[in-house]
Amino acid sequence: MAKRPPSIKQVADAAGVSIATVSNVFSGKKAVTPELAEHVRAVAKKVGYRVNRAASNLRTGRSRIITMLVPALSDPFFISLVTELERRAQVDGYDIIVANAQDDLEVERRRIAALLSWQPAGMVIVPCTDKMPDQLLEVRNELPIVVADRGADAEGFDTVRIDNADAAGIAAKHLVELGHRNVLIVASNLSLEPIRERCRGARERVEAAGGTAETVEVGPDPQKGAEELARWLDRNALPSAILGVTDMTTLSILTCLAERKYEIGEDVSVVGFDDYPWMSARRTPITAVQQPIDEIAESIWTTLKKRLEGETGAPVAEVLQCDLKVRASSRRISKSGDPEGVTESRRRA
Amino acid sequence: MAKRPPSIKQVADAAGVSIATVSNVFSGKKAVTPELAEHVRAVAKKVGYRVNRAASNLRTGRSRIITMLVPALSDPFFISLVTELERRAQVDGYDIIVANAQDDLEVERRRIAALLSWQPAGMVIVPCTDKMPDQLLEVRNELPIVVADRGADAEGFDTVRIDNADAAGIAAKHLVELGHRNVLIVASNLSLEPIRERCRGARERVEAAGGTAETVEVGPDPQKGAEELARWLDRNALPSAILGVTDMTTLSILTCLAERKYEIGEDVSVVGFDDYPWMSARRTPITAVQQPIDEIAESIWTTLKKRLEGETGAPVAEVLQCDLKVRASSRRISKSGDPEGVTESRRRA
DNA sequence: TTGTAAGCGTTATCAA
DNA sequence: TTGATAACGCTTACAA
Repeated sequence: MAKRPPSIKQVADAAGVSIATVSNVFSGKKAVTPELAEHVRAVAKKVGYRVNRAASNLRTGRSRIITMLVPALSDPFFISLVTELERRAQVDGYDIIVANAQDDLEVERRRIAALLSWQPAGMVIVPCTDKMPDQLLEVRNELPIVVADRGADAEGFDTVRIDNADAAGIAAKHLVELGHRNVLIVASNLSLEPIRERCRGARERVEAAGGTAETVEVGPDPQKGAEELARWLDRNALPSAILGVTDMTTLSILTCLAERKYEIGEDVSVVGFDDYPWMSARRTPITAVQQPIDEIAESIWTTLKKRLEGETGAPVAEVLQCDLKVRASSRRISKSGDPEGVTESRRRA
Repeated sequence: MAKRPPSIKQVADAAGVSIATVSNVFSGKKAVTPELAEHVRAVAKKVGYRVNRAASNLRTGRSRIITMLVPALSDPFFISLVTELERRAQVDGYDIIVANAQDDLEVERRRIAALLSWQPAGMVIVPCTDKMPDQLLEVRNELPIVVADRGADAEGFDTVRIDNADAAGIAAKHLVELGHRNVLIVASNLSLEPIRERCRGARERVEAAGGTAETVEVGPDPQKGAEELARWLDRNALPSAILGVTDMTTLSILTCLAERKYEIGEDVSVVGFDDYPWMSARRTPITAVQQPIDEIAESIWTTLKKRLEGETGAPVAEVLQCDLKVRASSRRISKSGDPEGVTESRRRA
């Protein structure tokens, strides 16, 4: 079981060529006579040869590895990001190694150390907090790093994020247009700048229309969030609309309202964040802010790729716009029960 | 940017010791005087040294890498599996590299080749189809492999799966007990043996009670699945109960029923597969078969670990039992609208 | 306890 | 076009 797999040398011996030739056949860096190459390939296949990346990486000093660190793998948004990024990286011949910081600064620190020891060609990180981990400040000129989704503190790094204030703002504008003046904003974690921005963007829209918007912080876990929200509702009157500013808080809202048997769209309008199949798999599908995951992944990858190809220059700070997908969960305050523009989607510049 | 990071040699020089000492400090394999070790560590930190795994792996011929291949990262079930497995592996000092076969045999083949080139210590695979990939047959005595969730063809490999016929059987039994005799079984992909087993298990239960159970195959995509199911419903009368045998088909069912404005639990009872937060975040929470993800991950990991530690012996074929989480979506056929045992959970042996 | 040196599998240089 | 050889950073006998 511990036996080493066949090496380039075994192939060379069995094929009666030098190891250099075998290497050239597999790396394709130097021309090899087609028949010889074919012969080598056949022999390699027979002995079960596979190139050893550890050895290649060591020799070249380069690896085609991109490491990625996300705060939580339980969050579908990050999963989508990983999936989309992996697909693009693969096309360009890179492999992605993902680590999970479990929303914990100490785990984050350890995982970064582990990821760096892969000698990755580049790194994509969604930090746990607003603060960039120190380790990354130290390696920032050893390898390209793209900070995604967050990064209030990522001065000098390439960043890709959405226009958070605007994203929640369009949701709030939609509610205001439907006549809502009393909106509850449900946030996961207010210590994160993007979340604060979303809350601010929404609140300002509501207040600009003469309404009131309160914010409640319920944490990232859907079940606990539902309980927290329930406690808030115990102490306060039901608002006419509730806005969740993350996918997980949207779930918290739905869980809580379901337990209380409220009729969504009827008793209270709901707007969620991120758009997943389960949001529309209901009698009253949920109006939601859609993050352009594809664009986000594309932007991260092209940014990283440019740096991998040696492009220097000032850090880029990409900011992407979100859409609102209007469905039946948000209705005119009149409570006529008449759904408005059920499948209309607002495309933004 | 292409500069090599500091090596063990730079640390040795800067600290005035030999490279062997530096190595021993970091590997901890051989004792080093505490003060010296501390000094080396300090110097290493100052020069920004990180151990190069490529070099270690090459030298030792061992890597603490477990590679994992799943058919789709869009499926929450596999995500949960990855997450749980990663946590356990990490505790034992292993890193997990995940690849996505995108439900495509050709991609699967390529990804396996890529994964093997990491020279992993072990491998966990959920094959795309019932057939074990040839490459794995070839390397089966080079490294331990655990086949998870599927593996009808995995003769001679360690396998971990659930009792599929029973899992769907308990769901069907529950429906039968509620008086349902006309059940529609919604399957993703009948070319997979575990799915066929689930259908069989459910069908047999219904038929044993003198009922009829038809099966419809709708594919793994929730949206397309909903459309496929809609076509079936166009041609057939609404059954009294619908059973989804995967998480994705459950979503298809809910999407389709929502579009037709059916009242779940009222017009038709629904039992889903796998248990996710969105299943209970609704007015009528969904009764569902719960796969014991924790036990599955635990079983995979302990099986793999034993092999990593050199344990030989006959392949193990672990089969785990599922629970049924009864909620309001499944009701007595009388249509009294009276929910039964809303939060009762049946624990199985 | 610490140091010296060989070698892991690969790529890159240089010579044939 | 092909081959011999050195070197990448690390671990591990073995020597000091």
